[in-house]
Amino acid sequence: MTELRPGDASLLRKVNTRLTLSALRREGVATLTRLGRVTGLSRQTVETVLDELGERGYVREVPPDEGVMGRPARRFGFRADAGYVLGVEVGGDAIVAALADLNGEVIAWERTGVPGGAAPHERLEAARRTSLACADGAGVARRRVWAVAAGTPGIVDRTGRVSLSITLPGWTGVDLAGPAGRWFGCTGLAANDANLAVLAEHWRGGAQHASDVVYVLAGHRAGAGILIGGRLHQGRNGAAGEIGTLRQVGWEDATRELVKESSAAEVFEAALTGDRDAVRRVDRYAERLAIGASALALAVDPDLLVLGGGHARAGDVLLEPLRRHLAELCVSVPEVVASTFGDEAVALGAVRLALDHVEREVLGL
Amino acid sequence: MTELRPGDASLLRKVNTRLTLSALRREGVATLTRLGRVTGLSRQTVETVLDELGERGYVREVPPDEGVMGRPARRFGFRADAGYVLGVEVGGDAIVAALADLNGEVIAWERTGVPGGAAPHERLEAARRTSLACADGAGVARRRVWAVAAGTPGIVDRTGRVSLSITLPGWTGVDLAGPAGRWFGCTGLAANDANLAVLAEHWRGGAQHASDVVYVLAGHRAGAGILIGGRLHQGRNGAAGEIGTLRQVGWEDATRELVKESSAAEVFEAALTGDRDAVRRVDRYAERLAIGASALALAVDPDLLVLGGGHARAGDVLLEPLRRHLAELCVSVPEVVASTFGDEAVALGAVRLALDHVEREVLGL
DNA sequence: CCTGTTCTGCGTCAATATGGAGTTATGGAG
DNA sequence: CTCCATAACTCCATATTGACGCAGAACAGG
Repeated sequence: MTELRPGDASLLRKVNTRLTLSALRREGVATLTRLGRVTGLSRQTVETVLDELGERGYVREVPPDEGVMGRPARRFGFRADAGYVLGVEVGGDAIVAALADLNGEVIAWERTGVPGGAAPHERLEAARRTSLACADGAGVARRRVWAVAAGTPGIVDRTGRVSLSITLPGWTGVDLAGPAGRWFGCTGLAANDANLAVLAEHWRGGAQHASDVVYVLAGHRAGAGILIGGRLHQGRNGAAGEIGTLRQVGWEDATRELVKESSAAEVFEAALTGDRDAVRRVDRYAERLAIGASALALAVDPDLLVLGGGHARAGDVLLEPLRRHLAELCVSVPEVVASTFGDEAVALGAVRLALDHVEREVLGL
Repeated sequence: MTELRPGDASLLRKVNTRLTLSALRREGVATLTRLGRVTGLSRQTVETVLDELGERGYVREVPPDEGVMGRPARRFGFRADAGYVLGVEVGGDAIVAALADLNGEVIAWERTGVPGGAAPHERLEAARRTSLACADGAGVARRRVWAVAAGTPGIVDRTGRVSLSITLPGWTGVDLAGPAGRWFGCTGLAANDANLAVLAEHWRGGAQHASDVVYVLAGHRAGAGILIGGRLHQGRNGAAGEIGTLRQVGWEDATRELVKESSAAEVFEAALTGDRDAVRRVDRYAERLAIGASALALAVDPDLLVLGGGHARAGDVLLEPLRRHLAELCVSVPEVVASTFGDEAVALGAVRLALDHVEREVLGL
């Protein structure tokens, strides 16, 4: 709901601080006059706000522009390097970490393989080492990381604990947010991998202009993430989108059937060359995906359906039959596109989640 | 997203007006001091706000309380009779209209039967007559009705047009919001019936403390409404929740099977007395419902699932097997309750929708 | 060194909110 | 009937915030 707190003068300052800061981040570097124009605030107000932000360390004055007419204007820039956030995918066979500054610019990636059968503590340790190596490699001291978010397959509750994992051995019950925070001595967050992927897609991918999005992650395992009104919808237990577990949907066996004797990539490759059996299998797989996807699409009626995960790389070979089957099943057929990202989607979404937390809690926006 | 407009002093006034007004409506009648205490605002501010609201006609001063110590306090009350809203269900075989004041207190009901095979213009005309009779009967002049909302089975797009109706002949393509507004010369709104029912349930029924709710309407036809974050989620085309159309779910035939040779009420009655065949049929029906409901529950992971519609009157005879089947199908099993309302649910939800519109647009909250 | 341009610094004004000092209206006790 | 306790009212002073306007400062170019 809407917050119902009395509004005094400090509320105005808060609102205008947020406004100014977001304008400054859009502009990169800007003069007071320019910020005043784009925000609709008076020059004076912008200056006061910027002074305060400067004292808090989020804004710095940069040397004036040269070679322009008139008195040189003071210029200000957002200190994106005032802090950092880290997003990490704790996957079935790899850990992917991304370190980003406060503008969300990723300045370092780090990736480590991890055995599919690794025990929870081994997987966590690998995630820890990968995350620390990511920060160290970029030359960022650990205390400068303000938030860490982790994504993993399985259901993650709102405290950041894996409450159910089917694919990873012993993973059920593992607390992920806690350790992630302790690695850097900051806030730790955790969420389901598909949920984070849809965040990434909405942030920087093909779903930027959609407000309701269903993201279907199709790979070794199938999962889904849902965005409602531009915000991640996780549900009471973080289980929103877990349609794959419904027997009638059959996502469980869909992948198994697809890759019976060869790798998924090979099947898609063969289908592309027109191999009858491969085409049939891809079509069958697309149909299985479509049943689950349509259940989500019928429930949510989204603006956009994004197909992600390893199998999304197959492109139209898979998208085309998926669209066809969806059109048969849905009353209101959404647009269907492939994910903009590859393996980075989950870590990138984790960065966004961490950034959301920092912007809300630390910058107080 | 969050609005990003510059905040000046008038924003404060707006915030505090909303705060004061909502407090006053909660309190019914209150003194300045009391309002100051509950809102956290100063007495002075509350007075200024109330003066302004008084001029606009929304607040009236009432005689002071007698027999209390100290100087009598001026008392104020919200003028719930400053305007009215009307909610109407345009159903398959009946029209139900409800007229409510600005507090949402329903002051008049009106109901008319309508043949299932009625042509669209006949149905609309019946709805018009019923709505006008409802207002006339309560002695409320038509110009005092500020908003009208209509609910109907089928998919209703955001312009208030029925974009797809399976149950009502010729109903597809009919504009409902437009005519509804013209009946009273005010704003007209329209939405799907299950969507409105979930609003009613969240407003005054059993879902008041839940923020994510799935409402399953089980009657002559099955439909669903979804509440996310306390707000109605309708989707891009208003088709959110239309899971029943998915063949694998089979809501289409579920009802047909249940009532093969007798009325639904009779089957439930028989099941209650232990009739083997009836129990089996109810169980089969519950399973069908559960498949669709679980698809929604898996997609949304709601706090609560409400069963409404005519069949909800059966109570535990239907709820118990529904719960059982849901528990088998869902990863995260929501609480399941029967709707608090009977036939009034949709009209009541329509009242809420109209009231939301009035509070947003007219009162400027 | 003058001129045109643009930004800065500062003073003024308006809207809103808060808090306190003193005043007023009422019920009840003597 | 008088006085007192009580609770609310009135009024004013003050603080915060933002908008606006004007004089002056800084710089480029001639």
